[in-house]
Amino acid sequence: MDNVLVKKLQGYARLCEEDQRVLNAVVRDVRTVPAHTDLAREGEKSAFVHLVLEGFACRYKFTAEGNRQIMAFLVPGDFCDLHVVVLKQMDHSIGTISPCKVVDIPHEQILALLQRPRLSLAMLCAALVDSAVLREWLVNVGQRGARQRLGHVFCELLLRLRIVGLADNGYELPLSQTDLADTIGTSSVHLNRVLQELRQENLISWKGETLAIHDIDRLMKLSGFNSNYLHIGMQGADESAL
Amino acid sequence: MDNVLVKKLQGYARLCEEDQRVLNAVVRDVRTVPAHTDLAREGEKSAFVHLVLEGFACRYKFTAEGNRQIMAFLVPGDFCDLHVVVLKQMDHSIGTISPCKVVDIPHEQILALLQRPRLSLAMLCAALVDSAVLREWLVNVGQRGARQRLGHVFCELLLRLRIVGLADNGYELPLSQTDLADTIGTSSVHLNRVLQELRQENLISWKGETLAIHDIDRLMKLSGFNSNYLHIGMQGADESAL
DNA sequence: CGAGCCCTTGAAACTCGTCAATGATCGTGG
DNA sequence: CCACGATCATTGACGAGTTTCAAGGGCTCG
Repeated sequence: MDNVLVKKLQGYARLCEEDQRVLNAVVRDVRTVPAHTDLAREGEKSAFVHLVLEGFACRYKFTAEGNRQIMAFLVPGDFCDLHVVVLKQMDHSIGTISPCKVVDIPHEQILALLQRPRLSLAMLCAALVDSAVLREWLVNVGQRGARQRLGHVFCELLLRLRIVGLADNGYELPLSQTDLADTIGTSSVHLNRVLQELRQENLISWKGETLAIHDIDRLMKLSGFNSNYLHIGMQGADESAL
Repeated sequence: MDNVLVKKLQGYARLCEEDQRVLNAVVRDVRTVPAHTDLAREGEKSAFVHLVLEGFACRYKFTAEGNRQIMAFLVPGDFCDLHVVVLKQMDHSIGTISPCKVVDIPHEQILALLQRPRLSLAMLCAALVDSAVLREWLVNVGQRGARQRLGHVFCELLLRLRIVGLADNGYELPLSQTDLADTIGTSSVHLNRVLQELRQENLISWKGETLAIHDIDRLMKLSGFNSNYLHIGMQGADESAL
């Protein structure tokens, strides 16, 4: 039974058995973290890289006025803060949204992973895709209306969660409406109204923590969603690179 | 006389003489590119990594509705598309804004640079800072009003251009108002009005291509600017890392 | 049963976008 | 040398999208 990390990284490079064994070894001391708990805080430097195995976490930052922007969702299989290996301090915070299972990985272990060419390539790809996602979010918030923005987020999560086997035509979305509002940069009041529009048009339903997408094609078209930025299914590209 | 690349990377790691020599060797065949010319296009895969030596370029993307979002400014010393070494295709485009001097660097030469530990560390840092900038832009567009957003961009460019010796209390800003509008996600009409407010409050002046910032402290405070995300002056952090 | 959190709704105010028109500047060709 | 077109900056008026304030209802959990 492969863990989500293996599942995800295999999308970027052909991992050999030993690569997979090493990855599975990293996922030993799993820790359960309650919802709404910080894994890393702006200004600090963590001794560990955090990996999410279950649940939703996020990258976020508060403005001087006290408004929160969520800058990334961290779903099972995602490294939260690979950059702490190199940078002196965090420039943003990372916190859980739902209860999570996470692994704290010491720097040396990360460096060991990077010694293996295929793993290194896969992790680099994953990091580059994270950047690509971030760019798309900027486009989303900068150029699209609230309806489109919301739909876009739903589409992206669907594809990302499918990669790790956590979605079919819907998925568990353990967010509050306020979380979503802070993601797409609207007030929670407005988010609520937009959400109801999507529901009434029979595009989605969202009860409890379960999101169902009824017409993904229409939702994608409506929100201007193009999946190319996720670089899905292009096996690591240049394997000669590293 | 050091080139801008050396100047920038020295901010991230102590480069030895040989490192600098290698970098200077990379900056050989400088090419002059007119304004408004694409260096790389969404969907393609370039054989070269592009480095800006003079002028302004940008990362951008069009939405399905034909709106443009600028996702990054590429100023002298910036690599445009290091990721093409690894990923199969571009998920966004890169184009010049003003006339530029750029270098086309073949993949092998990039890989050669990465063989040198200090250079590798410095380039990694630069890439991580690029991501940090991107995150801050998302916060900017998602959470701040147009005044703040505009001020924030002006502040950031001031600090970034100072690193490569191209700014004191102002700098050459060869952008159209439309470019700026596409950066902060407003209409050009609205941008124009906000710009005039900043001028009337004696915060800035901008004639021709020269931007002067009259009161950087007040501008930073007004726009909620905190420079920590630029990671300036923290010499590469963990030099043991790589 | 009460406290707290989240979702929902309404009304009023405001930021910002769109449309449209007028100037200003600049390079090009007649 | 001037006329022309093109690009960019500016302005006004109007409307749409969004925020804010305020209040009420439902749910969970101790």
